[in-house]
Amino acid sequence: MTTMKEIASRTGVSVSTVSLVLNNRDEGRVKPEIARRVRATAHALGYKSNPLARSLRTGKTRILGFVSEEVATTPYAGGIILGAQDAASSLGYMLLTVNTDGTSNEADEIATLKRYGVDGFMYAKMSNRYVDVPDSLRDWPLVLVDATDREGRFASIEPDEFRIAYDATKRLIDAGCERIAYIGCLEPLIAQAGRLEGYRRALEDAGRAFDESLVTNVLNNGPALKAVSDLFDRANPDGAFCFNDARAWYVYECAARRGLTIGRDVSVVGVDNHRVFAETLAPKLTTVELPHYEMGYWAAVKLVSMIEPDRDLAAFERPKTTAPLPALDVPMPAKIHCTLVEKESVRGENRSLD
Amino acid sequence: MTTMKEIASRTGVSVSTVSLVLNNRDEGRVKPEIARRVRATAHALGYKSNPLARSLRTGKTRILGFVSEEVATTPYAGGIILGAQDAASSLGYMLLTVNTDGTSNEADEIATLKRYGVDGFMYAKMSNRYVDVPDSLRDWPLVLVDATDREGRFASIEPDEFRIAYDATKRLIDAGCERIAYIGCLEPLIAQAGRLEGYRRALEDAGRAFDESLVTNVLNNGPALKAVSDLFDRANPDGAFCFNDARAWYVYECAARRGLTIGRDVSVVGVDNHRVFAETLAPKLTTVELPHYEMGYWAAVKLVSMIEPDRDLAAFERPKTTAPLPALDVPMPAKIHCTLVEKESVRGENRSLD
DNA sequence: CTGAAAGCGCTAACAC
DNA sequence: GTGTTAGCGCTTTCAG
Repeated sequence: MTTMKEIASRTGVSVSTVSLVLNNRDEGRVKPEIARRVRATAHALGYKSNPLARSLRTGKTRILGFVSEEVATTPYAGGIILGAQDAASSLGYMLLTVNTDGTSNEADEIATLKRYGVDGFMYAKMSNRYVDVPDSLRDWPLVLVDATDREGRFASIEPDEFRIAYDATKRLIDAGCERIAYIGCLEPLIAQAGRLEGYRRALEDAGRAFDESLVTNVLNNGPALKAVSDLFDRANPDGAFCFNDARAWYVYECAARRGLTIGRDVSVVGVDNHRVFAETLAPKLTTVELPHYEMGYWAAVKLVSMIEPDRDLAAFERPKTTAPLPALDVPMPAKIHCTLVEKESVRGENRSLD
Repeated sequence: MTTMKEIASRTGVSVSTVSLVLNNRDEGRVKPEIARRVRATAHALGYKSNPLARSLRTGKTRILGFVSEEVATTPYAGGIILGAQDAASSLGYMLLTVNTDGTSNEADEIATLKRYGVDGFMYAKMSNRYVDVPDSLRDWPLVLVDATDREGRFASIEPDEFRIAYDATKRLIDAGCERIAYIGCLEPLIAQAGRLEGYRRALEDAGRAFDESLVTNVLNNGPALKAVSDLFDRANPDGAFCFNDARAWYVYECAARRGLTIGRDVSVVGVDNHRVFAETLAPKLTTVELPHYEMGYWAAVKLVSMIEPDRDLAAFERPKTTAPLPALDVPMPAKIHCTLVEKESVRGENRSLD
């Protein structure tokens, strides 16, 4: 590890000059020629700054704390973390991730992150929920991810459920479906309202009437299958927008029992299906991915913007798009983009991905 | 943040004494009464050491680097990371996680971890593979996780595929199955050999002959289903040990088409099924979980043992067991424990979980 | 037994 | 423009 001291002595200047140059604060303070030489030797020696030393001095670590309680239990957490890490990395930050089991050790984990000097926090849940922000986080730069602050006081990044449903439903309409079912979830998830509304509005905008008999909200297993089966009997759908893969599967099962072919007699769009489900069990299923990667990415950008208000983040206006799904033999494009909504917009306006 | 200086002045001693006491190096160096008072004020002030300052001085950060390229793409990564984090946390360490896309940025990410001063590395793959250890990691404390060093020079933590298969097959035997099929994977995975051997030996130990016609290795989709179907036609199995959930599903499908009931006519054990698969689509499936959590846990313990050879890790001999699966209505116990094998044993002997 | 002092690598006033 | 100096919080000789 080569140090500033080394560069200083080799170049014949002082450490402070080196520091100025290497932090790009030399404009009008250090003679260009000197600056050039400093940079040259720094480069020649492969100098990398020591983040620890800097942090000890500045009180800033360029580390973001990522707090979640479900990192291990859902396959989606990875997407969020990946997005957050990518953004953080581009911004010169690192991510320090902790997971809490329930709420018991949450305070401890947060305390540990503070000891390590994180500059701010991301507080993530998997699948949008109302959360109470822990007291220990209230005075810190904080962004909620895939979660909603019950008090509505903290910034959060959430999927745009309305637009997810609107787009999905519109795809089904465009594909020529006449009777599009909505297979929702009976649990009181935040996503429910937005999705149902998106479904409704897409129909409306296409001049279709909303038909109650095409809608059902179900839980799991037998009763769920029964409910979807009833819907098939009463409404004879030729398209279905499904809350998730379990619900999509009920449609597959019902179709199979009636001799209907998915992709021909019934088109199905499902949200956020497990890869294995789509690949192995559900051919012809069109998948709408929730923007996990994007949520993580934006959350990190937003958080850094809170930590460094003066920093120019123009280059980060839009996150990288999610990798496309593996090619499936689907009747409609496999990828439908989503929108992210911020409570407090990064730049004073909401923006959408396209 | 209260500092040692503060404690020193309040107690009327010097910082060095405080440091001695708070690092438990006071034995025979500091008068017990003084030590007591130091500890008392430290406690009263809620003192927490500043890891940055310590690290700057000692050159040790108590941070472990976790390098993986598939954190986001598999639902299992979380388990490994969770285990590693739990162990690290108990040992007073943190985990700094980076993910690499392919190999392009791997060197960069590793360099970044080094700059942040990690004390050692875990290099993880998802689903045991032969890997070439990057040069940049060769001179560091290193443990491979769910991966095998092609040269056999570095410690690694891997699932004990033999015992997974042995146990699973034995369960089927104990459940009364007479003709137990092995539905393997056609890809050249390290797991294949061990599992097939475990299957074979379990049969042997039960006095059964190994029957080639009960074995098939398949890829995906149509051809796979066809192969499993052929196996059903020629060998009429009443039990099946399946490499993973996709393969388990082919058995379900074949059984369904023949009017056979899973859990009565055919018992099925599958490895590492996606939760949603088991819950929604595959009732009566017995799942053998790969020990992801344990692998992460052990890897972290092993790594710390390399970093601090003198540290007493007796309390960490056995990792916590994986959380039990949610209760399923299965014909056999849902949880089958696994064994971990280390290339270089932590304490000179291999151990098994029970 | 305890304290003074040096220094890890870096930044930021403040002189010159 | 550049160097000197002080100090972030901690550990670790080395005197006393």
